[in-house]
Amino acid sequence: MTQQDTRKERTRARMISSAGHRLKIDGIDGSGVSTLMSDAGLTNGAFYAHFGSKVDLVAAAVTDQLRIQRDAIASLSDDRAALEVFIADYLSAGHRDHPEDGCPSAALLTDITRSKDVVRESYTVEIEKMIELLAERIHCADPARARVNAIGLITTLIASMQLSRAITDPVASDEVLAAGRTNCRRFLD
Amino acid sequence: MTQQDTRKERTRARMISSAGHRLKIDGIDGSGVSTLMSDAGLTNGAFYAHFGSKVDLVAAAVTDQLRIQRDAIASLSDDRAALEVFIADYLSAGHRDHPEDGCPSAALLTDITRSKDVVRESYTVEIEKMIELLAERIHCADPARARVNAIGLITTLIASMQLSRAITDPVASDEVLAAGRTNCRRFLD
DNA sequence: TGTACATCAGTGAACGCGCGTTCACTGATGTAC
DNA sequence: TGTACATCAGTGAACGCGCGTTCACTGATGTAC
Repeated sequence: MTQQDTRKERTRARMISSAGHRLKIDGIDGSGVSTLMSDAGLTNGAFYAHFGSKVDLVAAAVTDQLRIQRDAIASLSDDRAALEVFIADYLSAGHRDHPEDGCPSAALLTDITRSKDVVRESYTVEIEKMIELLAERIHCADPARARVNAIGLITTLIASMQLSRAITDPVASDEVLAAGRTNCRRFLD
Repeated sequence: MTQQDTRKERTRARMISSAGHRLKIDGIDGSGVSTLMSDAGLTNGAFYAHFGSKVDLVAAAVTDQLRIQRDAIASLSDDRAALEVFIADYLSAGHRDHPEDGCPSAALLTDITRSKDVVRESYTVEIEKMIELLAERIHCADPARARVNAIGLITTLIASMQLSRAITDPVASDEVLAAGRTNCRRFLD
């Protein structure tokens, strides 16, 4: 409405965005309120003018991150080649080495499971939309099969990335990414 | 060697085993040393007689958990039907609802990624053996394809379980498990 | 065998530290007349 | 227009708490003679 509201809204949006990056690097428990605030160019005391608790910011950041990811997929051209490029980009060394700019599910899925319901519910709503979107993009005669394939694609992407990040052997990590690219393509038809 | 050593070794083994369960429930950051010790029937002060730091116990527990899981798979009969039963058991509501008795990768993979190298290296060694074992069990003419399939099976199992645990809608959670069972079977040949 | 001493696993209180959260305050911006 | 006051976003110090870790101590068990 007024100028003050706009300023506060912009600050809030900045907190959500920078929290999305920090959470994907250090995890939920590993990201302190002071760090989240200094990432946004603020001091810790300002936090509770924007959110009731840390968990509320986490829930907002989870929703924001999944929306950004979904918008990126929605803007792809609607053909199989675009999905193959998406898979190759997702299961790339660049994505593996830069979780801060990457998939929130790959970085945070087990953290979300252990979080309070407000976080899990935010995730549930957004990932359901992601499944629907990918099921549309995977052109199958049978829509039930498209949904199963969409879930297969999402899960194989996520755990291939997680596994490639966890293991310390760089050759084995690359092998996991390469295998993931092959395996994900099986869910495109 | 002597009776004292046996006692201490048994205590240490008990710490590793109960830590495995606790870590899979509360995560690495979420499991305090005092809780890990009281789970083992001890008080916090005894911890450092057994391990140099918390991270050393975590590394030992990760190794122990993955060995137990691998031994269970190694004891299955060597045919496709046994693998299909394994997949159905893994992607079951019982496993979803009892992480403490379940797969360490599904519960801890992103925690391990953010841990110190000693934990990541323990995981790397053991998961590599798991990939080898499953590649043997998936009978393919082409051994390279068997490895790709083994990685596909492992990753699809892990993320299907993680996703089914994260989402709050029980119908959608069951759908993810059912889709995962279908999707995993694609990696058996 | 009995006694004295050494070794051991485990206890429980304490340490400094960083966490999430609270709050009195500041200084800039908006509003009233 | 200028002035006085109200509202606002943000500051920074402080709170209690649980964390990983340390350590002086206890009581049970093993060893020597």
